[in-house]
Amino acid sequence: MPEDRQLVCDCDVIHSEVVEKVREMTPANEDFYFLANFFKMFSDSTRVRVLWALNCSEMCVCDLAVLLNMTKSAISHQLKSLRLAKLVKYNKIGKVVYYSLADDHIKDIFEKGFEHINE
Amino acid sequence: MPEDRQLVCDCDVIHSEVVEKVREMTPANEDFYFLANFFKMFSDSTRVRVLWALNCSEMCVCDLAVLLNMTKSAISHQLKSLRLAKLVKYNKIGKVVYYSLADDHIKDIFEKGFEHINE
DNA sequence: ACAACGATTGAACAACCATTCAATTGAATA
DNA sequence: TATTCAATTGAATGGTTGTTCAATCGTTGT
Repeated sequence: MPEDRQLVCDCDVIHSEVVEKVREMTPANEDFYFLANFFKMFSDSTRVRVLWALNCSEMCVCDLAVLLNMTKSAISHQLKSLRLAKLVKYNKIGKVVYYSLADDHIKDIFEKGFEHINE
Repeated sequence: MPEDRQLVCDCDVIHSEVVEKVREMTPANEDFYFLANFFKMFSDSTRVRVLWALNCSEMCVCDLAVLLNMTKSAISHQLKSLRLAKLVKYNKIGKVVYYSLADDHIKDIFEKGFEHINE
């Protein structure tokens, strides 16, 4: 694809065989978009602390606000993102909404993350 | 800490025992800051595609630019972030800089991510 | 020394995002 | 039914970030 190349890159491809090989084994761009969106949920320290807390125990919005020293509103906004990403689920009992993790892989992901930063 | 509570939350703590229990088993805020910073590297689709490509094969900047259909400059900027996060390392041979993954956990993290989105 | 070329850099711009604030919803209770 | 309270919502704001563009660096070959 010489035309493509010239559109985006003003140099020769050093290893076009490598590029083609990698291109073949690469998922669709859409998959990477979803993947990035999933990891985006772990890319903010507030959200990570919420996920950690819920990994320890089911909690309501007010519990989380006190634990993390933030407003209920800020927590609720983040919980909405986590809900849309299907990382948390909720259970409303009376006026209180209890949140918990919806995905089993989250603990594994925390482990891998801490393995990296402990080096 | 009743004072703390009133500063950030205008409601009673529903389960203060739970909050205290979770607080005890929670790492320092600083750790979560680093953790979020680590996952931030996976939260952009360009960076994720770069990491995926380097997981397949060592590549130079120009290879990556052609593969991902982006400018060398954009790729180089992202590679700098990945370098600072110690996720990639490089090897300069002549004018060409070859990048490769610096962390063994990356493949595991991809796996966990794809496990989540395939549901 | 100079030209060619892969790669990096910094400034600028637009798009995105986390938090705040004020208002509102929905459920329980008096 | 009116009040209370946990939670949610939307608009506004300040800060962050990804890409572009132009200029520059560093290495090779002439």
